[in-house]
Amino acid sequence: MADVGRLAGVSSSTVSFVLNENSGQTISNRTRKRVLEAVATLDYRPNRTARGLRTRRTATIGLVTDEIAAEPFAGAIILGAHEVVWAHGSLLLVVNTTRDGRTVREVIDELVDRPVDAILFAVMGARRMVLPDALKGVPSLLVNGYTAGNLMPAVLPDEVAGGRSAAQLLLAAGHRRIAYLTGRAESWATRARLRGFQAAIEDAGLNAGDQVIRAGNYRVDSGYELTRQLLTEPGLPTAIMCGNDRMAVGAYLALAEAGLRIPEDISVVGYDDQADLAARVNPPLSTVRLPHYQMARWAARQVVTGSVAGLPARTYLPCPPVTRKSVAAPRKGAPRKG
Amino acid sequence: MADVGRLAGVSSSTVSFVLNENSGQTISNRTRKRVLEAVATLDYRPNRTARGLRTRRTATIGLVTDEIAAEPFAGAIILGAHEVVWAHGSLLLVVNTTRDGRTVREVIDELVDRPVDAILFAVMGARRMVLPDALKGVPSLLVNGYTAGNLMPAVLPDEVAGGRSAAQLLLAAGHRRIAYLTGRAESWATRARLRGFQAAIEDAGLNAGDQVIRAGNYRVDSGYELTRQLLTEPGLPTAIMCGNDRMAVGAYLALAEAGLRIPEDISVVGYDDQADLAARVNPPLSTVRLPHYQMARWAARQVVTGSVAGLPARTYLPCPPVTRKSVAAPRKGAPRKG
DNA sequence: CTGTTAGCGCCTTCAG
DNA sequence: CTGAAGGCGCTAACAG
Repeated sequence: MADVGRLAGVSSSTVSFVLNENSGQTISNRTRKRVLEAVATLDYRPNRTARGLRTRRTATIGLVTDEIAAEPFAGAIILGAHEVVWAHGSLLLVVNTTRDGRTVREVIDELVDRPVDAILFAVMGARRMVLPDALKGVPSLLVNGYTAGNLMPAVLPDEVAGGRSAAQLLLAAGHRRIAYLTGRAESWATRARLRGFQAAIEDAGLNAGDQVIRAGNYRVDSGYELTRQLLTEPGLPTAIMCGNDRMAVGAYLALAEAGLRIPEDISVVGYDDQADLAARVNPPLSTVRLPHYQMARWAARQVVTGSVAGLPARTYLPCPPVTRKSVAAPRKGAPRKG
Repeated sequence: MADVGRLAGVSSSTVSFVLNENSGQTISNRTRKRVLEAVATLDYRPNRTARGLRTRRTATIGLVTDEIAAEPFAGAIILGAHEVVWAHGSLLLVVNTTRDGRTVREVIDELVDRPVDAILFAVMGARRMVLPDALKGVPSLLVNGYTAGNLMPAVLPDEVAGGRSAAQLLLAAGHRRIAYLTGRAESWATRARLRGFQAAIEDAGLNAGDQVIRAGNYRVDSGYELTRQLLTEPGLPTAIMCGNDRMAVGAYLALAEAGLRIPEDISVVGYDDQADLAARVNPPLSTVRLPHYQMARWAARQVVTGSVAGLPARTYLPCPPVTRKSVAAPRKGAPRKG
């Protein structure tokens, strides 16, 4: 920086002034031009560490995730957060946590030590989290999860409305006997989606208690097994709603084996709109999209604009239905089996 | 830090000495203990920015990815790199790039400005990369890709051996007529795997030219379509080898529709060992595992131990075969159709 | 064994 | 409109 000043024939402070336009200083156009030229010829770039030391802003946002490798949505969250943070001139320090509380605390300490300007906590399963109080002064936001006492503002998918939307995809096509193959029964999302499903059923003038509901585990195998079981029972429903797209793939497999065509013989809907899966199976799967990308963008925006202070405890983002080809009107008679 | 020194009755340098054990200084045990106590009661933690300014080491490694959201392997790479970097006391600054060269340069500049101690370039499709020379002094490593003139050491999956392993899964079971449904023809990985496939065929005393080879696109839909097409042709092979696991899922779907059982009627192998997919379909898919996690760990280790200087241009990590249930000996007669 | 001193590279009052 | 000076929090010679 001194070098730049020397080359431009000004002091280093002047260089600083032109580099940080905002500094309440006014610089003559000629000087500015000379400085900028010197910057260019020297290929000078300010050292962010030094700047951070002085300004106490590091232009760095911490993103702590759990199970980053386990879930296919981590990428969408990182991408969304990165994009808005980057547009704001900051970068993302990504750390992964196991579920173990000690690691969480260590990770947060490390982030606070840098220090980062803010912290985004991304939880992959919308679980409850307990958070160390080490993040005293650091603005923090929870993405896709919530804390016990709403200690930290959170952004979540509106899973209840999502469950409702998924059911309505089927109801609107005329289905009245729907099997809901849910995900892991313990998960927050599963319970919320189920409530949405039941609400949609009741809204349609039907009795939620009449529908068949089976608990799966969000994996392909449970969609497969549960569907096979359904096929052995009397009164096969005209449609299957799955806990997620992977379970729907399992259902596709079981249905194909049984010689049942989708959607002619039976309709299927998924959940998640998982990349490279939902849109690519045959027929393309109607589903409901999880807003990981949008949540991450939203959270990052709050954080870079410094607006986490006035945020409500929870903000819900919609899970829009996506209509593809796996839903049709139910057959008049009973579906013809294999 | 001055506060700590005051409380412990020593100077701030002494505090620094006890905090950085290594500093070539010796400290009496009594002093050390007093300092440590003061640190504890004050809950003091050194500011890494200040330390970084002084030491020119920021304990930060840049990880630049492309298409982080697009591929399911990004998580494994981030996780692997994070784990070893974290164990070494560093953190990961993750930035995403589009394919556009300008963005790449901006991203690298930003990383160099911090400065980061090293940069890991993770490419998601083993493509060639062109790299800006802005990363003058920063040790850099390429993960899952390579540069035009081997300008930067790279770690890659041994795709040729992987293709060979996948084919051998089938050959060892006795298959002699294998259809290979490849991924995108343009990709480096596709060509390498194909070479491995052909080598395995020749090694088995067969003629590679006799096998049917069709180009797909790595997505479920192409596995489905290509398999359906195969089923309309005379001389159905006894086994299908797929470009990746998603294509194998497409093959499963098409085979199930046709009433063909896996592996009784026809065997299938995938590639990637994609999480939550390969192991979960029915029957569980035999495949070959891509070593993203291992490559990331390996690369991170080189970088934190400062050993990138003496590295060969390319290091190949194995793609181990994983045997599950989708391969069996071929039927004696022609497979029985639907 | 411990304290003093001088910066790391930048920003920002305060004078001129 | 520009320059001088001080300091952000820490480390590393160098004295003592």
